[in-house]
Amino acid sequence: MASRAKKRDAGPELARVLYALGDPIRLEIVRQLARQGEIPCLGFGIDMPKSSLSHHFRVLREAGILGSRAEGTSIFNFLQVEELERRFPGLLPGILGNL
Amino acid sequence: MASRAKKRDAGPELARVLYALGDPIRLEIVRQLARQGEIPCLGFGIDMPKSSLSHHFRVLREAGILGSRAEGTSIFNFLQVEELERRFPGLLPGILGNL
DNA sequence: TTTATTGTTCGATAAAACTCGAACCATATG
DNA sequence: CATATGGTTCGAGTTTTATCGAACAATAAA
Repeated sequence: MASRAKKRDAGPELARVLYALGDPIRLEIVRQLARQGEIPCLGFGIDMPKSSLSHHFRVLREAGILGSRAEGTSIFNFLQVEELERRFPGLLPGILGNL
Repeated sequence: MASRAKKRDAGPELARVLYALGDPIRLEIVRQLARQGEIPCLGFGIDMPKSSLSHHFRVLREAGILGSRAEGTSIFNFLQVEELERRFPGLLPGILGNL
């Protein structure tokens, strides 16, 4: 076996992404980002303490769904569209199409 | 408000489906069903007690992802492809394509 | 420098989910 | 009838997650 060392068990990685998206609040975050581009953490209009929001952003970032960019005192979040499309082709469109 | 009473918040329903799929074991179940059609509960080769397996099947069924058909003493599971496609167009293909 | 604004991180607590054995229920088969 | 097969359900124990307040850090503005 020569030309195969990658293509490993894709299950866990995909499961992690789906798990991260399997929450109404996090799905709402993704929904707004898909429509409005970049949004700072406290700009989603979600009524919830900062620490709770921060938790959800972390889950989404660690799953590779969100990226963030610091500007001033704000942290702008954005969907990592290209990277996700590369990792899981067709997945994101299939989800965003139902938001 | 006349012509709108449905089309409610699609978030929770979608989140439930994604949550159900956000687990390696359940994703493996879906993967096998996508390839082999109908499989009885104990036919997935997953090393786990029946009660634990039953739990995962319940999660998948209650999310509307799996259907089941009793035959003899067995219960055959299958993906509810059409129903899922109707509820969330393009979602299932986007996921199965990465399994 | 002081004061806001925008977050993160750290416990602690509460709620959910996973796992497992045991009991149970059909449907078969001997 | 007795026994095996294939699953579900229940209850308990364990592990994860979610939520929140409090403390902290960095940048901006007064």
